[in-house]
Amino acid sequence: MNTTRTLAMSTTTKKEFGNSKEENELRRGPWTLEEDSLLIHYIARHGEGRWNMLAKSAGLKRTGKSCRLRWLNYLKPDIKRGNLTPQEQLLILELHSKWGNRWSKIAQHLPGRTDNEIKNYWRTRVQKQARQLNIESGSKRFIDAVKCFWMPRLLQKMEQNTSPSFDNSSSMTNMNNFGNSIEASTSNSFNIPSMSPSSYPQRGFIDASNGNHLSTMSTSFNNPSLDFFQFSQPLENSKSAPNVFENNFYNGPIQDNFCIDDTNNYGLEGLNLDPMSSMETYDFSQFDLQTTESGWMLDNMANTLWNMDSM
DNA sequence: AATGCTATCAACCGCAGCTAA
DNA sequence: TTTAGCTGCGGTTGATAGCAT
Repeated sequence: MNTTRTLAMSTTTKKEFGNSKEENELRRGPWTLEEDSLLIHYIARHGEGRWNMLAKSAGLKRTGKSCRLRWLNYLKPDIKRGNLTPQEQLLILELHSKWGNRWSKIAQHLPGRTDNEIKNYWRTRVQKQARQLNIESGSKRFIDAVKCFWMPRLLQKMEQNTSPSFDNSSSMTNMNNFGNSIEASTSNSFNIPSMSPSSYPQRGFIDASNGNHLSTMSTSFNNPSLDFFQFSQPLENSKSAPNVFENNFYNGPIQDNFCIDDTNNYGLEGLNLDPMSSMETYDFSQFDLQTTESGWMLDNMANTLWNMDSM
């Protein structure tokens, strides 16, 4: 969202507040640069809080509520703007699977991101995918789809982004605002092996006919865009090291064993972000698909969720 | 170029919880 | 204990940019 658009006052708003009588009334709608300036300078001098009094004292013809919202969602210096990184998206998916629509709680674990932003992200992008899949966004099936297709993809993107050729300019310039945890994570703790999609010798798919394991590639997965859905080795030979996916794919309640350190404020450092081990160790037999529609579901989910790339 | 449609996101609304009087 | 005011949260709306036709 660009600033000019945000700060530009709509025609209706101008009309609504144009005459002198209404100038004494509370303003609504988009904030002007002058209002922003008033709010910023007042808070710089007096601090935030006591919003109703602040609004009056600062000379703003706004409700305290409006001032608070404007400050917290837009003007506060540490607000991070721009697209959510794959790391952040992954964290949102995980925390939402744990807490549901507790946006403010989720936002507390994404420094610089607001509950409003996360809520918008969820509603406009995540729920859109659910609609395209024709499934309830909060349903177990959708969560399954997200975990089986979307999260591995995000992990792969994260891996790509940490490769030497990664162009950091595409991510937020104030990524450092993420704080120490993200800096430490990207440099040390993510433990993402360097690998290219072509390094996966074997593709796999969920064989829903027996409800269990990988077989050779089905034609429905011959889409090159589905490279994220590849495996370096058969599941039978998979490593058993605990990781985020192994722990989280319906081996029990998410809150019981998901790979985020409850004692450690849910920072990204709590996630095992090794995409290789994630894909190797997931037991697809737990994926809750109806056998009769499994082919369609897999195709549909994979294709649809792949398109989340654009998100 | 004009029009319609979709996606995005800032801002608003209603409600619930908290606190001080 | 009650009540009024404040704050924060989650759901929803509306403006607008961008894309498609």
